[in-house]
Amino acid sequence: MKNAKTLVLIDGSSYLYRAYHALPAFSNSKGQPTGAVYGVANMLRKLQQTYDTPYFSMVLDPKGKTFRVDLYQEYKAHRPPMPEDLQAQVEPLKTLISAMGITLIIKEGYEADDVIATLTSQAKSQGFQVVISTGDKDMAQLVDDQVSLINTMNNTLLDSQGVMEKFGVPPARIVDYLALMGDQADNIPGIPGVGPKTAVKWLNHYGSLDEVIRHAAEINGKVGENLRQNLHLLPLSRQLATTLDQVPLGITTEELRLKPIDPAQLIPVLQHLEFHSWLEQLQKTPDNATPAPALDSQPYVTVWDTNTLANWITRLKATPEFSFDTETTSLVYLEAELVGVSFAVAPAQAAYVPVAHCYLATPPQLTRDQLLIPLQTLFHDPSKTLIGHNVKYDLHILANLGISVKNQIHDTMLMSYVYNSTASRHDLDSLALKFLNQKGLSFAEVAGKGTRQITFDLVDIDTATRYSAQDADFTLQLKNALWPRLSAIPTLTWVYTHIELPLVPVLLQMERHGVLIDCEQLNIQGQELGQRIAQLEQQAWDMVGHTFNLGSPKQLQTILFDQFKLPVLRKTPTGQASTAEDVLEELAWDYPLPKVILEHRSLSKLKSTYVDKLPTQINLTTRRVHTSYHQAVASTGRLSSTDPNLQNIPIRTDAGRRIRQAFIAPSGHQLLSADYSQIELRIMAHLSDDPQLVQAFHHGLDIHRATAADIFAVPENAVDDNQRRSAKAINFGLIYGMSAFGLSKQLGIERHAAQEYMDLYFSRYPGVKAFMEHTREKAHRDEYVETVFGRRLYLPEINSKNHQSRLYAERTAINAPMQGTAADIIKLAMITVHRLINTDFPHVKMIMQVHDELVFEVPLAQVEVFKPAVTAAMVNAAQLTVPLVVDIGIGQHWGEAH
DNA sequence: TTTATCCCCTA
DNA sequence: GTAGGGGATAAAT
Repeated sequence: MKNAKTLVLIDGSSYLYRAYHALPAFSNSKGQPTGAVYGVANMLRKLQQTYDTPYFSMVLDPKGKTFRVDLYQEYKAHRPPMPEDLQAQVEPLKTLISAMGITLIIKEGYEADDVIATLTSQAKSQGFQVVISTGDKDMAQLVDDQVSLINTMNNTLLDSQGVMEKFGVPPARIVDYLALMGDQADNIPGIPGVGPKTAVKWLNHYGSLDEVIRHAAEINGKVGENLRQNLHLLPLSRQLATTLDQVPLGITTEELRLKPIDPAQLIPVLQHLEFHSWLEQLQKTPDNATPAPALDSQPYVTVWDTNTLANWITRLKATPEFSFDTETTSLVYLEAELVGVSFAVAPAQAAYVPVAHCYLATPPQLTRDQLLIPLQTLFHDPSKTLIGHNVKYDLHILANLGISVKNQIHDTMLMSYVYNSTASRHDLDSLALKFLNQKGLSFAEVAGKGTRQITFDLVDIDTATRYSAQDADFTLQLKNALWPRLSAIPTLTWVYTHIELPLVPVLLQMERHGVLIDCEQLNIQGQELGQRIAQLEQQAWDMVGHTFNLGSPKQLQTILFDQFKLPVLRKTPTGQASTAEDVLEELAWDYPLPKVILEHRSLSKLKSTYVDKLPTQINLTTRRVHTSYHQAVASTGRLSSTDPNLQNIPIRTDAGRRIRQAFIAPSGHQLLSADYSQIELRIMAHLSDDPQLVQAFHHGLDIHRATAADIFAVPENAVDDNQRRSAKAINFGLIYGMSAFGLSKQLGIERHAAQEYMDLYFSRYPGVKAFMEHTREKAHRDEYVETVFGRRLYLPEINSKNHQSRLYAERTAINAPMQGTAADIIKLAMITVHRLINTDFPHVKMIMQVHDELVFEVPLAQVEVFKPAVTAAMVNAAQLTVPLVVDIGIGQHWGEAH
């Protein structure tokens, strides 16, 4: 096919919308929008570079209605009109296109799809290869040996096989497939309940839409019923989905040839649009074009042999501190294979040692053992300092290889985090740019991203050296840049050296040990939930009269508020009618459907997020789940947990709490849970030094009850449930920097009533009131607040002119010292308990942290001894003006231990 | 495929 | 009203 001529056809409307949404709203100095034109023009130029063919044409939809509306009045009936600032760009675009020499085709009464289909069919008969650039899946029906699609979004080519892979049916069945599913955007009716999965299943089973229709009687279930009820719609749907290739155009393929660009025509257009860089390019002659930049010289060393390695090890041993980085095949620390390591001994003095790169004709490298055996003595030297960036990860990798690191540790990620936790990111590239003013090679540049990302062992060694040695170099330089900044603020230095750094090995050990999960238990729960969910779904469908996706807030909106005309109680931030839990709770008083939806939703959530997901995250070697605790994410100083998140395992509802039964102790052990009681309120008492509040904690009172007694001026034993509930809401609200408005919503009372409660509270606890005021003042003055231990949280928005952002910053200012101090305390406790375990209870394992709770695996024989020991360690983690109290629970599983 | 939206799980 | 992670769906790439 080497000599075949190629025709490129562009679905202009698809380009226009994509450019419009993808780019910011540029405009020229006259205020006319130009962003979409700019985007389309760029995409066109790129495509022209890719396809060096003179046959190149763009098709746009006409302005008026098309013949499909004659077939079906409702066609595209709900399509919003084109936005004004896009509409305004259509004419300029047309002018630009023709100035670029590209034939533009618009045919009244026919959609661009039909014009493209017609031109395609014509060109095919003349032996052309046709490439259609579009984002519209409908065009897949045109694909064959001569025709392929380019996806406007990712420039991937879709041929027959690609269509088969992407949709599950061949191009010839695309129309059938579309007809069965319908199309919400175009308002084409389909079979309710039939999505891509069902459509593919039927088409592959029966062969074609006609056969599906013929066998409609055989299909069981609700969906079969839907099919039979809507059979009459299918011919129309199919017709609407089919592109017409007989549009009377009167254009020959030859007429689609590009015309030579006439600068006299193009330049004024570009000037009007103010596309300066393009103008410059146009005016530049080829011989004064900028020369390609010289290749960067390789400043870093690749270590290929034992001699060079020995030299570097000598240099490492001669320096008191060095930076270190590992390159591996995965971010999942237990599955990652070491590919290479890098180190730096001084700025720009860095080397990379490849050990497991594996691609076509890889040069011979040192083996892992050749690298690691000499390195081991270095890692075991406690007088040396190892500097890493997110060093916990590298310690995992070394631990996987049986190496435990005994060096002093520094971590530039944690330095940056303690230095300013609200800085947007703490990744190496961002920090290098910010503190070193150096732009490095990013991982995406080296290994690609998305599905095309390759593992590091496939990266070529020269590139890997540039990337990895540079990371080590940056890490060392960053430590030099950050340490003096941190040292200038003693409290931050203390938080870094006494909390964050010593926590690293604690988290490392917790993550490596993992948590035992009872898969059988979850399987049983999954089956039960599945049955109940199916029941509820059927129940909802029966109530509504047709099938729909209960998990789709959008479909739910239509049913509740359009079909059933239920009152809209609240809107989402984007102006949609909300179907959130509290709204449905309210509606459930008067209508039956919301209750069914609520139960369905909560059970589906449990099933998909926990019951079904957790078993898939069990490591096959250790047979446990291994979370990742992130130390540099939460602005307040808390940890966060991912993959899986063990900090949001359900507890509130009975069905949810059952999931905790699957978190089990190994045989011969118990789970022991130790949690701080009311720690944030205790911290509030400490910070405010309010005598009444402090006394309440000293007397060991039920704090919500005590608050209720104070506010409502009744004896403690006369406080009713409602009063206690209100007091609890106020106590929590205080921690969150609440407003009367927020409290009123929480309690479902009038705003002025909520204000009265708050006034009453503050009159009983004047110290708390003063504390809140002082905190606000301090925040406005210093633009940061701090924890008891001096961890800072900067609040750049606290003096913002924007009312919203300022109020938000004020609430954060109130909350952060309490939440952050609690985080500091439990981190300190973890460090002490870790030491306690390592010295006195070597068989006890700390396995989870959930903000105010620590969970341990304890051998049966040690439970009673460990209990007071851990309690003491936690209670004594900080000395506040009020006592810290720790509650202990013990059981075979986490549910029982709570 | 990626991103945004909505909803919901925890302390 | 604070701090997080994450799933399902739908829309934009």
